[in-house]
Amino acid sequence: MSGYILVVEDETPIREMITFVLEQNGFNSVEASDIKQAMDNIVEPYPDLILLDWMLPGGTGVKLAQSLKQNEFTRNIPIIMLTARADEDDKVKGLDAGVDDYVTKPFSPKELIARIKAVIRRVSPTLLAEKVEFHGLKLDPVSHHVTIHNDALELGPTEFRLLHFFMTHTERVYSREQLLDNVWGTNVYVEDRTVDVHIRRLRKAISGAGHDEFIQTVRGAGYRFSGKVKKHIA
Amino acid sequence: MSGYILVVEDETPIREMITFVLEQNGFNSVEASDIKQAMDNIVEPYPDLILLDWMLPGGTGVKLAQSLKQNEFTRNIPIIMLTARADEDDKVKGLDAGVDDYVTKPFSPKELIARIKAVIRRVSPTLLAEKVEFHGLKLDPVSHHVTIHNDALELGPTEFRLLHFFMTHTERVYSREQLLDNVWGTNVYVEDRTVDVHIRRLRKAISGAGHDEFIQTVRGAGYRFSGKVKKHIA
DNA sequence: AATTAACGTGACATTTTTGTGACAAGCCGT
DNA sequence: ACGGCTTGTCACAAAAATGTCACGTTAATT
Repeated sequence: MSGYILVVEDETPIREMITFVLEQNGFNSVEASDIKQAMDNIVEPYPDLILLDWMLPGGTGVKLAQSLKQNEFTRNIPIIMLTARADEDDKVKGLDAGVDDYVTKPFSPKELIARIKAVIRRVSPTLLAEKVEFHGLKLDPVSHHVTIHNDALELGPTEFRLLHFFMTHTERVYSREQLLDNVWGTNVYVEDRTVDVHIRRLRKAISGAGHDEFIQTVRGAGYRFSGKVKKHIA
Repeated sequence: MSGYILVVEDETPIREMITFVLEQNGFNSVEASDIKQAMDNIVEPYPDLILLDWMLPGGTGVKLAQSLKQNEFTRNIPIIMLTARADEDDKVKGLDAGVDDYVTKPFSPKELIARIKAVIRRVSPTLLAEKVEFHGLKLDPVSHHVTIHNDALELGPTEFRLLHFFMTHTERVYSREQLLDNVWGTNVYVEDRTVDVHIRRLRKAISGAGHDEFIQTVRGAGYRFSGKVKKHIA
């Protein structure tokens, strides 16, 4: 996984245990022991997920959750609350705050990982780095291998991300700006036409040995990734 | 024995007594007085066995045992719990966590050594004979011998650990930070570029006699250890 | 058919990333 | 303390990636 998980927990041993478990399961993590540290870390690049302790010194975790969920830029970050006990009231409040799930302490590492994966799967499946296949084109986010009919493709980082995005978002037109947002990232000052060039490079790489055209140009709209184009005879 | 036993015990006199006993019986040992120190030491090279105190400050030993037993990389490390008294509940919990045996304090050195040997004897078949082989490359963690097609390789300790990690984690891209975490250990202040240099040294050693390239550079992502890359001719 | 706008494409300078040799500090056994 | 070995870091070289431009092509529109 390319991003990271923010762990907000004031009890050091628990926090370190959590991060340990996360690291061992292939997640990157950043620690925060209080609200301030947490907020300091909720900046770009935003975490993919936040593990948030219910009881935090200097303010409850729920408040933080609420404020995050009400902010335009952070509301899409999934939050899992860590509650000290199975308090039904707390759970309800937590859910009201818009958190995605909660885990009651003590919890087993297995359970924690399971919950995390469940939430991520629900929110942005592509983060879990599963292999993607589409019409003989294979992309493995883990090994960074891309093959077409068992021929390896050589792609630069940006082309790789672009292809990854397309393969997980097929049969749909994306404008150049949408592609810039999704592949380059938000808040980048790049010319629209730059997309064209990378589309070109990706096409070249894919159909270098004379393969199908996966990327279609939709005039005036953008580009679409799809298997085969039916030619329409006007 | 080539490896070592990790002793996790907060009471210094007892801990030192244990390590003394261990040394007297030919075991190497590493001490940890709390969970954090313990985790710092549960990195490669992994201990051959862990003596884990039941009662630890800042978190119970059982939690650590659980997390270790549920983690892919550490679950095979045998654990012997040290319980302060013969508490049946504790024993059950400890066994539930997957620990291999437990010794109730106070115990005689003779008893401790006996238990340790018993556990190692029981688990050692998989532990001591953990040779790794990959495409003609052979690595023996016990003898620290590395050969490629029966040609011996000369590796420094770090290169050896790096290669060991790669050979047990193939076909996957690891960032420089991940490699530092896994090979150098967590919480080390080492430059990212240091990885490059060691990659370079490892490559030099492996393909010194003109062998295949095992380590691939994945630009913008890190390094990958894999058998063979099919080059695509654009 | 002419015109215009949108897209394709090759080239290029710049920036970013990685390879590589050298070097000094630390460690270890002698 | 002395030499050999390992290791982390640096500086520079090399390579790759990236964004932009200029110009050629194509497609829609008049």
